[in-house]
Amino acid sequence: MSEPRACSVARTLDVVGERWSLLVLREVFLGVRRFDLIHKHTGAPRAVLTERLRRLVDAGVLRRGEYREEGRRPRHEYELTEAGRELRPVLTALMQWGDRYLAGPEGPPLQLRHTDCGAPVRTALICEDGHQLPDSGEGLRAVPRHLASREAGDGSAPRGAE
Amino acid sequence: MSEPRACSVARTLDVVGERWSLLVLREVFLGVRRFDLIHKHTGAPRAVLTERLRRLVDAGVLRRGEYREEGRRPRHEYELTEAGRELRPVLTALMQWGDRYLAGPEGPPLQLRHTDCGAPVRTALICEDGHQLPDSGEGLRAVPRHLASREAGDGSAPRGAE
DNA sequence: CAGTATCCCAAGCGATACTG
DNA sequence: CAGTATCGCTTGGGATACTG
Repeated sequence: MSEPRACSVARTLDVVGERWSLLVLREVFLGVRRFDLIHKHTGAPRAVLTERLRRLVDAGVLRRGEYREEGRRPRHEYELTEAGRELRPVLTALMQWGDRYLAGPEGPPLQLRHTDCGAPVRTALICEDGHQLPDSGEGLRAVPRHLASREAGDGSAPRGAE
Repeated sequence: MSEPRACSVARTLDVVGERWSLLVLREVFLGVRRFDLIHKHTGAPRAVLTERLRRLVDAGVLRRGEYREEGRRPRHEYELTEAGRELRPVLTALMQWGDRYLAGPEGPPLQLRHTDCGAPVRTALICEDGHQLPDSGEGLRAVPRHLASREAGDGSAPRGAE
């Protein structure tokens, strides 16, 4: 019955493939770590937010921390695990596309800068030999695993771009 | 009442923020352009697939083509527009994360290669001065637009990573 | 092929209210 | 604060069947 393609994209989407999950991560990347603030900044319904946070914690993307300041009630916060931090390119790629195709006349609401040099940062496709590819993915080719050991130039493999 | 944050991530998710939208795009990037095959490879319900294709066309990400081979019934196909092709980094970033954190023991189902040199391709964060940042986004800082003209080093701006 | 139509159930949304 | 609970409504999901 030709079940759906086995694919890392689909598996990743099982974890972060819903609107609120990604927006929650955006907030955490921006330094917002607490329930109420995430709720306010994303607009996610509280019940759904609870659900999503639980899922992200279960998936190992977020960790639930608890801390108490002197004499205060204990508080919770959500922080990124290493796996969570590695989702950064997903967020920057989404943001970059929105900046380019959906920004209003005032331009992008947020800019990413390299702390060291202050220059704008963007997502790029690079190959291990150091070549940079265009964002459109021209020159990119997808090879099924069982053929992956072959060298370049096999015209019968599915191509990544026309 | 503190409406949700204005953000390009959210705007992009209005277009491609649902599971099936991204999986449709994965297929088109892999060269699958027809309704039934996309249906089979993604597993999306036909009605939902119709809906998503319409939305992607409306958003200018896909274009609906029609062509007829000699003496055959006309066929439809979906192809990427320029805006659609520019979503490639989003897909590669999702795939890359899944390859790393969710691949089974057999490894990633699909590998991306540079056509010219055969080397594996990946998503990276780079700054305009040519520095490459770690995927975790360390050294990355998000600056609100109204402050974006300032130079680096303003500690009061929200930081991109702890 | 490329969709529409239908059915039924699960999940999401938005608002609001309550609890430790 | 950080959630749970509840409610009414809309949308999505999966299956299956039909049409030009």
